[in-house]
Amino acid sequence: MTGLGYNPPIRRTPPDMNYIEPKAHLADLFRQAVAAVAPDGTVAIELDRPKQASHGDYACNAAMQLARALKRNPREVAAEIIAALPASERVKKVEIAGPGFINCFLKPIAKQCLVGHVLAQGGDYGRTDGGKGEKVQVEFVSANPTGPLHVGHGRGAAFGASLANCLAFAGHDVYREYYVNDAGRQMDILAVSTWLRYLELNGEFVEFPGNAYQGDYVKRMAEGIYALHGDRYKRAAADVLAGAPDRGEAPEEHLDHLIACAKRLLGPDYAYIHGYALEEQLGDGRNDLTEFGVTFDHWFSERTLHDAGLIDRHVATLQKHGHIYEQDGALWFRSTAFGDEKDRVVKRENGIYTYFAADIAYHLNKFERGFDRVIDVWGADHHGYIPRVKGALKAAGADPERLTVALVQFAVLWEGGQKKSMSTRAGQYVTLRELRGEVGNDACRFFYVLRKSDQHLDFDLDLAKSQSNENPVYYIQYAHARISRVLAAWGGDVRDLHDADPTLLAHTSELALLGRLAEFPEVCAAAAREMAPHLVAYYLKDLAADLHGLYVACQFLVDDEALKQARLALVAATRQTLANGLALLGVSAPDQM
RNA sequence: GCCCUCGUAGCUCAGUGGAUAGAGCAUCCCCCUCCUAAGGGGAGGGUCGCAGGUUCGAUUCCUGCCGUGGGCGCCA
Repeated sequence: MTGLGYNPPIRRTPPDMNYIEPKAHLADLFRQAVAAVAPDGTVAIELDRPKQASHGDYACNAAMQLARALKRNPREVAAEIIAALPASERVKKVEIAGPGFINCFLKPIAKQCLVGHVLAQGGDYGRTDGGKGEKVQVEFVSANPTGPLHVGHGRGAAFGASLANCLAFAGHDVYREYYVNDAGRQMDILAVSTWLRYLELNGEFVEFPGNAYQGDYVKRMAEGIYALHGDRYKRAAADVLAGAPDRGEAPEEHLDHLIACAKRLLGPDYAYIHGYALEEQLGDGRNDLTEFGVTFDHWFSERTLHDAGLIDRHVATLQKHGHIYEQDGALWFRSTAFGDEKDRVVKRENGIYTYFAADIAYHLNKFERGFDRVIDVWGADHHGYIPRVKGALKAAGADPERLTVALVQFAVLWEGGQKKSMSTRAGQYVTLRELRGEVGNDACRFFYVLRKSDQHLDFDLDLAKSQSNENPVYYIQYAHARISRVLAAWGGDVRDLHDADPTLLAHTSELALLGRLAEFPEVCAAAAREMAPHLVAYYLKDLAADLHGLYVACQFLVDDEALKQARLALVAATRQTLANGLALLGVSAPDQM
């Protein structure tokens, strides 16, 4: 094919270079045909991509669906539908197959013109508007700021962030929020843990409770306070322990006693210790998440609910509507009236609101802030909590259907073939920061969402540490890097490729890649609709495989200038799509590896 | 006991009311004179937990059973 036999390609003007989404186009044709064949029949037009290439590009099952209503042979109905199909320049042929499928074969041009479309869309390729600007709040992570984030939180972070990205890409107006539990007993325990360590630095030794926070970060906070304020918060150990219940027999009461003593002995200074610990841990978590590529529009403080009287107000509202009753000195929400298994306390005998009461106020507040829809990303262990929250929303006159809870199963850590026990208070766990350090942010983000969120995730540390190069994320990133290297070797401007003639793309591998690229918007929309960002991850693996296949099958930098332009345009469009998908998952798209 | 989840190849997991159920890893074989072999091609490997039901059609939906994991606090 060189020398005398070489003929320069003739640049033809294609019939219509404007990209029309093939599926939408076919659906439109079928709607018209079905309306003609069965004016009374209501049947949803479904077009699937057949697994086998011999079954065409799209298959329609409308005939089989209609056959029942019309009480006729599906293949006969199919024949009539085909006869009624309006002509289209983009359809090569349609045929009846099997029990009554209508298989559609597109003309190559219908797929080829996608290349220019992708390049023109750029970072917006894959974006859809099905969300119609609906205001959606996604609340995720929301870990207690009582210590470093661990690998379980990491999964919620990666999932929530990717989900939020997918929703935004699908046309929703997304608001990312972190609920800060800064008002409860756990924070008091952290404050006291810090203070006890601080007392040790001052020579006052109170035996450190086994159920207080054990981690070294607590000691570091104590050192920080000591460095700033010396012995200002020092109190006598004997005073702290005076009258304390036995720590062995009643550890929780013992701890509560210490908390009460700290508040009494420190007076207004207790708020400083509490605040210091809170800010340190919150800052640490924020830092950690930011490095992980996870950011929030707002960090919502639980304490503001108490301070602003929102809990009082919302509980009073429930009370006014007769959903609250008093028993044993406590206030109960009658959640059994809304499908819960038992009623729940909202205000304890000691006058303190429960976490649940704060959560009622928080969720009602979300709707008051004008969100059309609220998504909570929770650990799967909270599933029993859903009925009472939805019940409370209903009782307060809000629509529980507007709250969706996405449950994320725990990531269980394995090392040396053994499950690693995780205890936050004992300080025995692998932190998110450690995990990121071991396997890198990209592999972390990708690995976390490679599984359906409601599926248990076995995180094998040994595998992640020793064989991180086998992680599928590299396979995808490599595809991106390969394209970048080719384009760099070419040395031209990608913008000049927009006008390349895509009709030259006729190789099997090229057509396969074109078909895959066309799926991207639907995949993104499905990921948002089904709250399943793993669909994007799996799609990217398939897309990368198609690219690698083409890479081996076809040389891109060929002598034929027009063909070279066409192929470079195709791979540039592929690179764009890979980058768009990786961005949704918070994974980088490197130009070289 | 009740509620939820999952059960698909040796392992880890995708997937779908449709035609011959897929990928990675593992095993075996092959491919760099060539834009990065972190790549590609091929082989073997399955009663889609079991039993009913709905349907023209069920691995997919429903029910029951068995098994896995989790949850059932005046903790957060």
